[in-house]
Amino acid sequence: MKKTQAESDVNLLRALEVFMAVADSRHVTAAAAALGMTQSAVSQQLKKLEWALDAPLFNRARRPLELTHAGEILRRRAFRILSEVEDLRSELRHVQSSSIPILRVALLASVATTLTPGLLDMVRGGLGIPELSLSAGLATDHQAALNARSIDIAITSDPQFDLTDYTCTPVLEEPFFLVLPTDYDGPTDDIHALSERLSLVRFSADAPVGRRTDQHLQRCRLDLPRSMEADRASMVVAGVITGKCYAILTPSLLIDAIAEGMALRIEPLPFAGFKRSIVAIHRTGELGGIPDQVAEESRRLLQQSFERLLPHAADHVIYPA
Amino acid sequence: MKKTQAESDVNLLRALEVFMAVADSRHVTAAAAALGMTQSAVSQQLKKLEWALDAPLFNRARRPLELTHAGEILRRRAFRILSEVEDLRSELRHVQSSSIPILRVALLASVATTLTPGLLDMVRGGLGIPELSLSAGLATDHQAALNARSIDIAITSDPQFDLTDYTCTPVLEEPFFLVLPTDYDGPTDDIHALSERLSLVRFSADAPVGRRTDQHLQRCRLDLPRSMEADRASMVVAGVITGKCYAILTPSLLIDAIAEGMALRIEPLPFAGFKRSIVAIHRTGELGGIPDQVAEESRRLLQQSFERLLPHAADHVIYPA
DNA sequence: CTCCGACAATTAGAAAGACTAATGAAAGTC
DNA sequence: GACTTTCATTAGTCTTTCTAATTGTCGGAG
Repeated sequence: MKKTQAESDVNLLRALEVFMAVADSRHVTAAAAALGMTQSAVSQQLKKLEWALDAPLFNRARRPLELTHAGEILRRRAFRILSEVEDLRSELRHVQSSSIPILRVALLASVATTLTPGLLDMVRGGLGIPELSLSAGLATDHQAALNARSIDIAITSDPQFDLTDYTCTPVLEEPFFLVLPTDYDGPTDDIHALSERLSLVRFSADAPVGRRTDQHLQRCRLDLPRSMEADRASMVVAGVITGKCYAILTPSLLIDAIAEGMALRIEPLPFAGFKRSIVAIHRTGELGGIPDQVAEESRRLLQQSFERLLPHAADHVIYPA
Repeated sequence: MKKTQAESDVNLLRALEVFMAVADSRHVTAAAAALGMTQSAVSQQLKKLEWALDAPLFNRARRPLELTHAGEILRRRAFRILSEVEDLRSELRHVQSSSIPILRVALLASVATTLTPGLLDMVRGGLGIPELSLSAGLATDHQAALNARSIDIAITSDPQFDLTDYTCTPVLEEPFFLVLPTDYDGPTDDIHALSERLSLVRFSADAPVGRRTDQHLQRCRLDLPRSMEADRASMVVAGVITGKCYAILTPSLLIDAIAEGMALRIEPLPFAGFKRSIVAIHRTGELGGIPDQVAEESRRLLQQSFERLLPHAADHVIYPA
């Protein structure tokens, strides 16, 4: 067989990897260094690719290398192709060892950082599972992930979905608090009076907590002036830090956002009983005792963090048996 | 450079083409005929692919060849990959001011917390815009949000999408660093030696940074042992804090994750030039000078944070004019 | 059960590809 | 216009991938 068909005579994947490195850095030499190969090899790969595609990819006449139109197109497509390949590799890594050598846990964004070191220690130490995959995310995503079997356990909040086939272990219940700048010296027992002086930083309605808060305020017929909305706790708290805003948050949202020495005051809400629960969910009957251990360890880690960082608020959190 | 590159060097695309032919006909010989090559070559490609993926693809014990579980998975993914490549070929063939009531800004998750107070101050003070909507999120979501006009400006990273109709202002360029526990006393200039002592905490491939890192390691033919993956920086860093892991992160990812006094060491990567850029994107011609001001303020805020929290690493960040 | 035919795995050697090192030719800098 | 930086080119080495020929194995017919 002669095999004159020169087009396929190029390792396209390798060529695309090299091309992307060059497109990223806009320098052949820099790309070569990043790839751990010589400038010559990169140059040759580029040339071969251009020849195979029959189109120039860079404008060599300018020194910070410039992508041509064809180059731009290739860049977008190459990214997708390499992503697909990456997905393939990752899926096969997880499949090829299908006997739970990896435990996949989705965490409510607000507790993710707090729980990570403890869970990693537990999984590698006590449970002897070699690999752990943690993902943060909104509570709404957790349902889909559980259904798609792309996670094994979800530590999440107020599941609004069908729990048939799933087991739900309570972790804790926490009330919402008023979060104020320390230098605020007005009333804290009347939210309207408070609103005269500060404006509310809200969670946007994309996040389930934001939605819950909005609905609660609505139920209470509170139409508060708004100045800013954000979709993560640290941003909401950052708004309060400016001194001109206040927020409504729970302890777990707070510990995700605050650092030692932040100028914050935490007060009870003027309206009582507004709280949320955190639970651990897993497919019933799978994984043996692991989910319960994870839930219990999560509870312990959170309780510990609350007492250290939020001594006042910690008392109001409820831990089920 | 010694480069033990014999390991993962398979022409994956070719291997997938061959694999698909065999999967279609369920016969090695028939596939070979269809591909215009010898049965031997096909057989060798298959063997190599199975070895590279570390999973059997066919059940050889039955004569009309039968796909294994891994084989079924590969078949689906391979189809998508080859389709993407086909699309690439086909496409390339054809080649030869302040009167806004609310400003909506999407921020790369890693810089969201850092930028929030400064942007809020700027918008309410200097620009006189009454309301600000901030959202964090993955870089991939920003494109959709811009297209859907649900945000006005995106502070994001390495946009892989079509920038026609959009203006892209560079904010900064930051290299990736090695992040280690302080008590690690082994070598930091050889990633393989390092991998003997610590295991890599990765960003999962859901996050664009994770994808970028994975692809870079792949490009360099580095197949590092993995112990944990997570999808936000604070969780990755929390893994390093346990003392048994290391990570590969940029300054902006770090400042999102670290707190004062964390036991971390930050060292340059053994391979040079792996970095990412942060840019501000907005629809061309809209919003007047606001996007540039936002970009500039973002650059200033980030630079300030880097110098305060990461004095070592800060020098390596590049701020375009 | 055994033998046979069809098919797949192996081996060795040739052709092609991918890399390094060294050199030559531009572009950008002063 | 000389100097520096950066990319292209060339030659040579090593690796990969192919063909050709051979050996090994599955599965059905007698």
